[in-house]
Amino acid sequence: MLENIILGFLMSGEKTGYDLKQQMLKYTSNFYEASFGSIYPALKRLVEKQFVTSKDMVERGKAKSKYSITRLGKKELLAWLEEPLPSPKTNPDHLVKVFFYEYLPKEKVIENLKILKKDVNQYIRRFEPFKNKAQKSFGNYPDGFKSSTLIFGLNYYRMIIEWTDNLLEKLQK
Amino acid sequence: MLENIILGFLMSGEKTGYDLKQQMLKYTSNFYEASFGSIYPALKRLVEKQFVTSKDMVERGKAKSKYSITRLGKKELLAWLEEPLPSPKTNPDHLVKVFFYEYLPKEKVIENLKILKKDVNQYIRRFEPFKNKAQKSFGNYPDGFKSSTLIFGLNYYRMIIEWTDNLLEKLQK
DNA sequence: TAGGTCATGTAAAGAGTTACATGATTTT
DNA sequence: AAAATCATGTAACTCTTTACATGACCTA
Repeated sequence: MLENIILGFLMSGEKTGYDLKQQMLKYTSNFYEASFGSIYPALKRLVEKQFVTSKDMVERGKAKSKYSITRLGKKELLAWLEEPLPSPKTNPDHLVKVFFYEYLPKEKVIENLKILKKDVNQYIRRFEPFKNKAQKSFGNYPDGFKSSTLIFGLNYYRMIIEWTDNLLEKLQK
Repeated sequence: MLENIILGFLMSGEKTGYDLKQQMLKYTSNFYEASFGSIYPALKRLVEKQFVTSKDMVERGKAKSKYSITRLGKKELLAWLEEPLPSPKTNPDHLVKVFFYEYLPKEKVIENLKILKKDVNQYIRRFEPFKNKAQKSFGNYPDGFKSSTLIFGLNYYRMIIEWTDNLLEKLQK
């Protein structure tokens, strides 16, 4: 997974391990993020497999290793992208707890659901400014597919708010 | 995570490792499932921690180990449930690929999105019969919280269909 | 000059899956 | 008689995070 994502990011030009982390934070953090402890070893493996090449350099006094995708790496990425999409599992950790909420006192349940709502609303507020840009100018978000992942996130969070409201309503009457 | 989920399932009576797997398949498979390779070791750890007790027996010629939650285990479960809910991350693997779909030929993109739609629609059809039961009689689904996780799944899948349709529409004009 | 950011990397630990190994009972 | 299901468990492996270790440059 991570290896393929790195290949994807390298399609738009050479990057360092640090750059990759930044890009994930900026563009994919609502559905994917990796730590340095996984990024650097992944880059090493990709070099071994000849999917990327590395180039050591010093820029503004800082030692860097810039990685570029190879022909072989592009082939690999394409093969991965071509495969059918995995069925989206819901997976969110919060459901696992809610599933057992019959064992938690009602007041505590309501409290926790309200905190969740607040939390999710904060996410939405953080993403909303990007959304307009994404839909019209494609300014910050380079293309339609990338912005579609952002819109997905937004729709998802809105759905959670509705669902939480619904639960709260049922609980309070 | 798994340990707490097991404790949750044991609240409704003693169960074997095999039973637990069945329950997950039936009730939580749209957001959580574990393999035997993780369930049995988890039960062992829970016994060590004195959160559950085990009882070996032979039933219909089959050697079984039935596990029960202890007072200490119940305390542990409650403490876990009381904590604030984790912020739901979107996480679905399919977004990771769509993010890089600019590199895949348009026809292939459309093809894959259509397959995804078909796939998700099958999920919905599988869940829909449970939904009515869940909303009214609480028959199969023991309580409101458990059915709310099912409704969450359904809403989620519906959202994906809408989102996919939207993308397809944009692509085809 | 202190704190933040840029930059790379390793070691240990965690949490899980897959594959294997075994064997009885139940259904077809 | 074969295949499916019930039932338990281990070993190897994978993928990842957290914490640590190091050090330079940039900004207030």
